[in-house]
Amino acid sequence: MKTADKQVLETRARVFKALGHPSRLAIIDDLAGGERCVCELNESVDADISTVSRHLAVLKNAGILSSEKRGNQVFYRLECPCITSFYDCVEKVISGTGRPVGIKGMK
Amino acid sequence: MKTADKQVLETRARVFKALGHPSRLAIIDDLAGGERCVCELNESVDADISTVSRHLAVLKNAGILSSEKRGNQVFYRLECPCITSFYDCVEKVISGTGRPVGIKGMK
DNA sequence: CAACCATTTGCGTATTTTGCCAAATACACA
DNA sequence: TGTGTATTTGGCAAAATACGCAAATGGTTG
Repeated sequence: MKTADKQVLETRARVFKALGHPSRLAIIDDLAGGERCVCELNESVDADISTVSRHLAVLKNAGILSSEKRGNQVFYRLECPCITSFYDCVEKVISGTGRPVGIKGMK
Repeated sequence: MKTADKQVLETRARVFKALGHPSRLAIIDDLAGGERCVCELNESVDADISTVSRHLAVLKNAGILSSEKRGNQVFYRLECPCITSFYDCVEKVISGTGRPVGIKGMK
């Protein structure tokens, strides 16, 4: 793999950054089972619905989700289900640490 | 995939969060070619060496890198090269956005 | 020991992210 | 039009991150 240029690195980093929050991963987990409206997602996230809405906006603007308004509700879905394939490797990383809670230098 | 519990989500999120910075992705890119010492990495990152050192600490504490001191240098290497396999999917996400620079609600 | 090199750590500052509440908006339907 | 439901947005405060400089640490060598 060639050395990626600055632009590419920044763009990739934004996608990872969007994934770097537990509530947003919970949302993705939920959506792996199919599309959901905001109030359904709210049930699995334990945060104010306005907060959930902002998390959804972050994921959508990263290109990870898409949304569709139907009637009163807005339905979100996973745009790239391949995201969930990351977990195998991530679990491997995690199991290597023997330190499942906390990254030094980052709370 | 079963719904992941809070603990698991937090741990995963930390890994993604660690990946969510362009300099840290540059480091990973560099390490995909084999181990490097800090001063070598510093050449491809354009930041104070103390900053590079902190980025390395973040990645290491996420379980993504390991390090070994030899003489007065510290060599870092990729612990899970599978990380680089994320990029295919990430590129797919990015190409879907048609908006390569910037995620709303997140600078 | 003293001088030196590579790396990490302490600290202050600037910026970003997070999350809640309240207000605004969008839509359905009587 | 008026009411009710679903979702987003504005504003604000608290917490977390990022980064450079300077100082500390660990190791090598004269």
